[in-house]
Amino acid sequence: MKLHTPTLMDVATHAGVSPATVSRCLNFPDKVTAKTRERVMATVAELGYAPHFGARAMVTQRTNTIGAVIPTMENAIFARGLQAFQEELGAHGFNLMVASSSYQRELEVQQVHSLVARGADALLLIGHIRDPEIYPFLEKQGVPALVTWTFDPQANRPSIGFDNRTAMRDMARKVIGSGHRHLAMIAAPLARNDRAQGRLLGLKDAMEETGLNSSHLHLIERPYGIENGATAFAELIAQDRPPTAIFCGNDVLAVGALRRAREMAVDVPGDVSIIGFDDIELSQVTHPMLTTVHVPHREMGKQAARMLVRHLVDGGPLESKELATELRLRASLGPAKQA
Amino acid sequence: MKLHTPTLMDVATHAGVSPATVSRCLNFPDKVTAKTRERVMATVAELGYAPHFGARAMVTQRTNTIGAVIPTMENAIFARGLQAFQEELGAHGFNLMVASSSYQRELEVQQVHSLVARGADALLLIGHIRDPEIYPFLEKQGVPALVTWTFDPQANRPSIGFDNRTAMRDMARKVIGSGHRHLAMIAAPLARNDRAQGRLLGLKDAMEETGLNSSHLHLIERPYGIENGATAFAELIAQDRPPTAIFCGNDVLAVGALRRAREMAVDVPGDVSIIGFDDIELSQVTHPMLTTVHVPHREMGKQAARMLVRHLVDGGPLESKELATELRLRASLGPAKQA
DNA sequence: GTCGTATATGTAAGCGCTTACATTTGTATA
DNA sequence: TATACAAATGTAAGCGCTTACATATACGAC
Repeated sequence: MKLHTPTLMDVATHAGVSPATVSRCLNFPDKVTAKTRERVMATVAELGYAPHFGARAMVTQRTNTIGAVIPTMENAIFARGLQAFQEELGAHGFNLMVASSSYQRELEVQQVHSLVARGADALLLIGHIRDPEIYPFLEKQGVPALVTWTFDPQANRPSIGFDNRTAMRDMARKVIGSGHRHLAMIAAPLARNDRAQGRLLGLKDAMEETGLNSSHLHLIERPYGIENGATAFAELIAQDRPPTAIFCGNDVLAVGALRRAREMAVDVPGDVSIIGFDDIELSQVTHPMLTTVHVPHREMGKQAARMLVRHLVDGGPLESKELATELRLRASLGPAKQA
Repeated sequence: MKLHTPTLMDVATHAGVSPATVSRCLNFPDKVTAKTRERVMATVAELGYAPHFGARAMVTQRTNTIGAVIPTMENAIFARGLQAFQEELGAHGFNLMVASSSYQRELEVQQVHSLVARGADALLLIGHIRDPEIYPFLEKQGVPALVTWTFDPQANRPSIGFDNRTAMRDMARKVIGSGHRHLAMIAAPLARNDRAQGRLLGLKDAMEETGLNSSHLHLIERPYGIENGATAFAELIAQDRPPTAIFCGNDVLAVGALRRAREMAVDVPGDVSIIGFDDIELSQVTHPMLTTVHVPHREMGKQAARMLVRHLVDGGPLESKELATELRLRASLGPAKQA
């Protein structure tokens, strides 16, 4: 089935030069006469030769491949960040290997091992919370890792991202400032998810600041998904004293809430305001448009790639960097309904 | 910086056995006494040893890595298909390398070379149309490729997907059956995109079948993006004799059209029906909900992974397979307005 | 105990490449 | 034209692993 794949040796023989010369043509073209180079390159093309990756990796101790373990590509925000990450890597001659953990701790450990075993030169990880075993492993393997999607001033590992907590706090201040006192939150599952936790804490921060008792916050945890946002909304609104503002852990949950509101003929923002987080495209096609926190996904991916590449190529530092978020105040947020 | 990464030899010395024994512990555990195995495995853990990928790849001529070149991850449909693809690969011990071509022919060539150079054992490609140079190259390299996202009965390369043309034809029959005679299409750019072309052809097929002159179809080409759908819609509706039904090359364009319709107070489906393609989540949160063609993205990714793995592991065949699409008739489609 | 066999372990070659070093070729200078 | 030096090319070692083959050990039957 698999024919003999051409090797560097084949090219050398064919072109009548030594293997070293072929190697030089490929890696340091100017260290070789134009004439030989042309002859060799022609042979390369003719034979359809491509250097054997493993062999090269073995001798250079480099794969020029970077791994990323993300929860899931199905969430547009990860997909978009990853796309930017890949584009930037590609521009610098690096490749991207992707694995997804489906938010499962054990699976993430497995994927990290797998990517390292596949020769990833470095890793991109999402959030700070994970099986602690991972870090010493990476250290022993000499594989640097960069955390993203979050920026935690407390964390001692380099991360590039935004501060989920203060971002949500700022949004909550705005909402409370519009007169809202009965608040609820539909959060993503909080366990082992520092982004989700940060968003909740930010909301509570703002409540406490303004004299609201944060333990009165009605909290519902639901996995990512439009349908889950819808059912959570229905639960909240069915209460005796429904909230006047519902914060959602992400836009997808918010959009679900919005849809159910329409289905139940609950007026947004007249009866209840709905607030998302992420600012994915979705949030601008709903009616009313969704108030949300804009997160610089692409910028995050791009900068993460840059820092990692610079680190691998020039030994540049891997240092934490905070990116700004912005409030996008749209029609789904209005003043609180008078009780 | 990079400390000495432990090698198999280190483990062997440390555990007081030969390198071959360590290798066997890792690859054929039952070929080794329980006692030795434990000792070796303990050393592996202690040293944080992981087999060197390149070395293994060199001797086995396998990387257990599969590459995928997709237009962009930012489109939810590719992200979703890819997620399923990756999950299935992972379940069989394979890894996924991703590269995106941004719909650019040259970039795709480059990415294919890059992935092959990185040791991809096989490739997943989107659609049939690409630089023809790619195929002989893959052949010489002995790298099998599977095309997906389309199923073309005419094509001579294995593909797993759906028939864009007949899917759109079926949808168009339905729409025409509702009395629509003035049709328009907002298509994705057609050049070098067989999916987009197929969808257009399917629409024309249905028109011809029913006695409509397909050259009367008002066609606008626009790149993927909500905003582009919106502006295209505005153009169409501003005409003297606006269409009563607008087909869109994908849901994203359709959603943009839908948004602009609301902004312009054009009633959907009262004044104009809007039809999408893909059935991404988006299409169920708009108001009115979007009529669209449901495409089995996840199934496609999953089956592609299976076929590829089976091919690599057991030498199974790489054969074309057609997956079914379904019409999802929702509120954005209504009977034609009487002129 | 001895032998034969099965099972466990060790030895060494070689996968395709890069690169330090050795050698050849080319070029400028005297 | 001879010489010195630079540039181009060749030679060979070795990266870390797997695996065919060689050797050592265990065990049961005689």
